[in-house]
Amino acid sequence: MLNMDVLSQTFSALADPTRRAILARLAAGGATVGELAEPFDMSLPAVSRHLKVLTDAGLIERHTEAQWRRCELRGEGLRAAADWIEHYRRFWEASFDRLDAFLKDTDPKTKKGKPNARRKDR
Amino acid sequence: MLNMDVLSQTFSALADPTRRAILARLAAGGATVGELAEPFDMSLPAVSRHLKVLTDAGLIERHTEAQWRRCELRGEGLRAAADWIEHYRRFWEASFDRLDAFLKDTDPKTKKGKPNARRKDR
DNA sequence: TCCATATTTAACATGTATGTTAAATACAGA
DNA sequence: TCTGTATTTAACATACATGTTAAATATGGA
Repeated sequence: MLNMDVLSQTFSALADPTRRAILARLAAGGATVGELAEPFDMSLPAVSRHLKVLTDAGLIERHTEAQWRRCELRGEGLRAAADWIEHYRRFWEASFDRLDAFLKDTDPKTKKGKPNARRKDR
Repeated sequence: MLNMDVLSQTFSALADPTRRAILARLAAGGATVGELAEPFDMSLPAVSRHLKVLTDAGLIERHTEAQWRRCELRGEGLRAAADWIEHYRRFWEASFDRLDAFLKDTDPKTKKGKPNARRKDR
């Protein structure tokens, strides 16, 4: 998909368990195509195409070593996706307590127990 | 699809710019299907299906209000994807350090702007 | 009940994704 | 140069994704 925006291409590449497994393997160090293909019950051409998807998405790099193509993780390719998802962090980190407090604080039916100025008797 | 692992389903849902735009809109507050569809040059059934994808992925919630379906962001649905990607953080932070060192070492002008070649952006 | 509004489902078209096997390509070494 | 190993490309099959329009469903109100 050549006319795809960066985020779509990244998330799309990550949306396949085989490709995520390949990235996990590469997190432990570089590997050749054959080494990467070994654990999968899948033909070599199929793995080769997964690697092409990862390469096009900028998630791995390949350089030729004799007749092997050594693959390496390219972490930079994950940055945009990480940044995108990070913007939503507050939506899953907000504790239920905070949400609960917020609702109680804003719901007109509930008395707002905001401790205004503690009123001193005069 | 229903027999898809959670991460694949999440990343797959995020791999579409329309759906990401919908999530961005919902980050500002709940909205009905019609409201969500309005900015898109796309039929209502198409948006409805995007919402189904997001719902199935656990990224939004919908509750019926009269004849409207109000949609809300469900941040919890992003947690697993965020956790997954976070495991790789060191790989892009490390690569940034390398790039930075490389540029300082090799560029006589020592330009300050980041040389982000924006690839495949539409 | 009947109608308007909001949304989903059905039926369909089309392009993309992912797997297969067979052939092609690239390189190292005898 | 010939051969074996590593990997990719070609040709094909099939399933999924995503858009369309038309019909169906659900709710509220005259």
